[in-house]
Amino acid sequence: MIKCVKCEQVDSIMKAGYVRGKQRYLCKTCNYYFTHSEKDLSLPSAVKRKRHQTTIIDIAKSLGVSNSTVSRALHGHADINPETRQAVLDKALQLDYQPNQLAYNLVKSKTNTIGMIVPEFHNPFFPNVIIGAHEVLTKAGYNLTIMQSNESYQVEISNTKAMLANRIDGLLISLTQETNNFEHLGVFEKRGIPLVLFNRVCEQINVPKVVVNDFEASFLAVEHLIMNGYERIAHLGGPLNLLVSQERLRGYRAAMEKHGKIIEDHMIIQGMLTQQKARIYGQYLLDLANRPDAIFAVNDSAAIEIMLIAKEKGISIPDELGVVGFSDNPESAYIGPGLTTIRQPTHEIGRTTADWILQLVDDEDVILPDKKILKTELIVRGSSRRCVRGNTKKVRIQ
Amino acid sequence: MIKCVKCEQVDSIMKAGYVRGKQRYLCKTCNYYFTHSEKDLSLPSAVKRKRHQTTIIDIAKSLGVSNSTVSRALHGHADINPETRQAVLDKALQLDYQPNQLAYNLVKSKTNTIGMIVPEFHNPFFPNVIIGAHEVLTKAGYNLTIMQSNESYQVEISNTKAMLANRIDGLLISLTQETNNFEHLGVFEKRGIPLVLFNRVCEQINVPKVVVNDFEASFLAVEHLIMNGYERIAHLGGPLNLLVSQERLRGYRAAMEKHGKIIEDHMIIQGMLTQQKARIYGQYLLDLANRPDAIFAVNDSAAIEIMLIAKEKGISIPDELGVVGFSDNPESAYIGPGLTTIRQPTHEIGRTTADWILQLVDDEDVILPDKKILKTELIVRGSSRRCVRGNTKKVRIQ
DNA sequence: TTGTACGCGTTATCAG
DNA sequence: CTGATAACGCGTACAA
Repeated sequence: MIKCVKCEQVDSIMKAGYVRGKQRYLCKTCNYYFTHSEKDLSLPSAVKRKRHQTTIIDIAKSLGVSNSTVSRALHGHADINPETRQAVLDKALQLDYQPNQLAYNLVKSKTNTIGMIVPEFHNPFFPNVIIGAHEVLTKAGYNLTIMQSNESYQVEISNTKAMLANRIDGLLISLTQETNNFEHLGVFEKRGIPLVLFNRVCEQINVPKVVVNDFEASFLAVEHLIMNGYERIAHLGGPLNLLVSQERLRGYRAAMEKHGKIIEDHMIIQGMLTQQKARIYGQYLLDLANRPDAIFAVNDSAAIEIMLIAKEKGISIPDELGVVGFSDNPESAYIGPGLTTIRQPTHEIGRTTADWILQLVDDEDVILPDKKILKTELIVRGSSRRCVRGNTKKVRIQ
Repeated sequence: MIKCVKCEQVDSIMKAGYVRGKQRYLCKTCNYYFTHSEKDLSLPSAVKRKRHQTTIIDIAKSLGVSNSTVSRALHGHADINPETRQAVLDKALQLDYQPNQLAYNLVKSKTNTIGMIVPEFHNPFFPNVIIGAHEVLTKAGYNLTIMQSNESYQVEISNTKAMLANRIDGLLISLTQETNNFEHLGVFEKRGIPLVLFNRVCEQINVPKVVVNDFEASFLAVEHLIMNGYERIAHLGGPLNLLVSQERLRGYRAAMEKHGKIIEDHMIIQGMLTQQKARIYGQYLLDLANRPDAIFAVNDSAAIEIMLIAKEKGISIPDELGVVGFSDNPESAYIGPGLTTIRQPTHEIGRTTADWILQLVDDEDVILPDKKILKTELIVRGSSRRCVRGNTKKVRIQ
């Protein structure tokens, strides 16, 4: 009944399994495999689970035109008959056509998406930066994909890989405290994907960076303490492999030295300040025989923890202890007494990084400054004001 | 000079634009277009901007095998010679091969990405939900793309379109206060893309929802005020088209009625509470001839604004005015006196929505509850405690 | 065990 | 103005 497709033999045919619902045969004479499709046994289409999404081809078929015509009509390209265009547009609406961005991305090798990797989400700092960046990117028609490295170098690496695989058009990144090696960032350069660092930056890699004037801000904050009569000022700093921590420490030292204050080694503690650590370090400092009369902390959460410890110990703020933080978290304005702190222009940081990445995406040869240093503001509140009493004061830091 | 490719005519040739740097001609005799490439004018390859990224084909070529073999090797499929596999793997490393997720996505019609649309970023609520969702999704190997609708129905629609175009595998969404029409969400159902609503949900659409017990929480908060001897309790509520606002209002009413308190219409103000609005409404309430002796606000920012106004007016809290908020923002613990408020399990909300969407993505026929109602906690602080003085108290709300 | 050929949905190029 | 056709990079059914 069945004869070989090749040698037309009939006798030497044997069955050889099924292929896609069709019987498969082998001709033993010419050793040739073939299938014979007497009837399409494929199940009714109901089985087909994957929903069909209207494509450009569906429109083309139902209109009897080519897909290129549809594509042109959809994009309002020139050289197209207005009637044809309208017909396509109508049909697209009728068929509920939704362009497939994936296919577009594949062809264009572009995703219209900017990636952002942040180390943590617990302080309001990064969410606020996100707000700023989001605003600019959305306005420019870009999407923002956010990943969180959770202060882990390994997670950061896997994040960058995922970003790479997803072919983001540009990356905004703030490094983890663990990150000392930057090969994973070099890859972006190699691939021509622009990169902007912000806040947690490093010097080892040559890309634009957006930061604040950590040195000057810290300098002024400590000088402000000194002006208020504090003498023995301690510093609760962040991990020293972060440039921000280094800069803030440098500002502290410079102010102390300028005013001839002695810096005792045990009055400087650097490290990752979880709430628990802040409490441990704070207790240590305040239990010291010759305890500091002021503490400059690298962030507000730590500063507030200090204030709470002081209250528990009955140390009065600001008379017996001055406290200054960094970042101006919302709670800092409301705690009593208000926490003197340094306000960072978070939204502006976000807007600037976004603005830069867009410029780089648009034209990879654009010349951008190495670094943008945004200005902070010293917000003077009750926690550090021994001399004058009054309302919150603001000092713009150049 | 130029003759027609077809009819070999010379005289009837006219120029007809350029194609890819080449002159294009039209033969008027035979009405035939053609180009004549006397010299390739294309610029040296240096102009070619697009960098080549190693593909599976590059590996295949340099190894002299087929791309399917490479694909199989890369995915550890069965039926492949271990040596071949190793060779491919080595070559991939050597050539710094990075899989192109876009192409993969296109073929698979799947992106391994969950989308999330939130109405705003200003309160810590949504960032915290994001932390929770992010945690679960990352662990499951999914990416999270976040968009912000900025409380605008139009932006929400364009966000959902972008999500659709990007072929996310599932969507987590919290609606804007303007959203009254839900067609843009129906589309997802039609496309078989699972959806989970959280916080700002609606009843008109039949998808799983994750919320907190707003009614019970509000009821208890108001009852707590009543127990502390407050009589004339006002409510500063959110926009009434939000279910959360309705529920919180309902809780307020129920508690008032249960305890036989009169609800005066002008003591209830509903609306979008920007800081400015909170101030206006707060001033109005506190300037009333027969002003309220307590205010239950729909969020902490509004409650804190009330406290500030009261301070300015010299109204003492909690003696002359009790205040209760909602959400337990960080600042609420630190303001003096501490703000009594209702803590929402933000991380858990995020984790739950993420968990659900993953189940739905995994199996679209999985049966999930209509709604998950998470428990809140009443955090009693100084702003509402007339009777007893002491530390913060917590009440788990069932 | 491996190779061939096609499909995924678009855009761009080029020919008519 | 319109249609064919080749990419884009990968997965996989089918053939050998």
